Amino acid sequence: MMIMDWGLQAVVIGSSTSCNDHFHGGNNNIDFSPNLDFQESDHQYLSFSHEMKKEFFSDELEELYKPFYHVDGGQNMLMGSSISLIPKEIIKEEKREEEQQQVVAATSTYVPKYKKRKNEQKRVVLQLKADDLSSDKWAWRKYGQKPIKGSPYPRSYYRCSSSKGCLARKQVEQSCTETGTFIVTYTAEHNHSQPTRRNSLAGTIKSKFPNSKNTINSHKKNIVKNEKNSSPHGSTSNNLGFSPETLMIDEFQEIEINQENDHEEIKSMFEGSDENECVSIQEMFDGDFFAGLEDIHDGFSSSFGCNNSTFPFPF
DNA sequence: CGCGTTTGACCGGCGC
DNA sequence: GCGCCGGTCAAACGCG
Repeated sequence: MMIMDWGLQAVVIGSSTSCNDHFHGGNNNIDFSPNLDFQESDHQYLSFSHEMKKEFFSDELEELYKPFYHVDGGQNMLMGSSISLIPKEIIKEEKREEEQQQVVAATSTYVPKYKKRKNEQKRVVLQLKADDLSSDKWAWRKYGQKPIKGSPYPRSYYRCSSSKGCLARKQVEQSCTETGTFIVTYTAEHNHSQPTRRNSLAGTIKSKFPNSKNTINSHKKNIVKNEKNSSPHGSTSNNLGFSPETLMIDEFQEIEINQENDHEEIKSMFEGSDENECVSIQEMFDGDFFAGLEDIHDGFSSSFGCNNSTFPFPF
């Protein structure tokens, strides 16, 4: 079976429009459906149709990423999107990570203060549309954000907030070529069952809109700072000026422009999200929300801001 | 008070 | 050995 050639440490990307410049800078999906016109290329993503996924994804692979997707009524989240496989070079690296991880696990139970760095963590990489991010039912707490070299967008770091001892981590960054597409990397597995509800609304970003000018000015300052020093060394500060809230603003600006305040249209974007887990649509249309947007016309193409408990885009 | 984000500082892997 | 860079820590602060 073809899937075996890719290795079990396959990286699964969920998006019908897969593209990941971090890996190859290409946007050359090969759609397997409906005529199975398969061309293998190390530099192309291989994208499966729904039917093909069922056929090609082995139980083992499914088992691998099972901890990361939401199972709802027997249908998993990923099956809702098309799934792509990352080229062989990446798989090799992931496999090496897995091997090293196994070695570590077999030889030591010591848990250092700083977790093992590169090449020692099992990883699953997904590429998701913004609305797919809302399907993540785990509770995540953001613990850092860093600009990444070569990418205009910062990467946000999340850890599982449901269980103290849970080592599950999640990194989210926006695809630099596809607006609204996010590269989500899951590291380690949850050591507990999925929470029935996510955490409270405390610390939501909603309140951070009121003084949007300040926010933007701050971002501009950061951009200048970043231009002066293109190597934002050693800081999780958002030197590129893309804070979570600005992305959220950006996204809604787009909606506003395209849909002319068509509330129904926007509402539909959030269908399927747990209504308890995101800020209500009505809340979004309250004065504060769009009042904040009016001040913002700088063309930041940016990253998503989210507290999982309050907004459907966990970034 | 608990839980969230933000962000500067720090750690350590890795390439040269 | 050095510096770059990704990942994490933790203090400060906000919100419900």
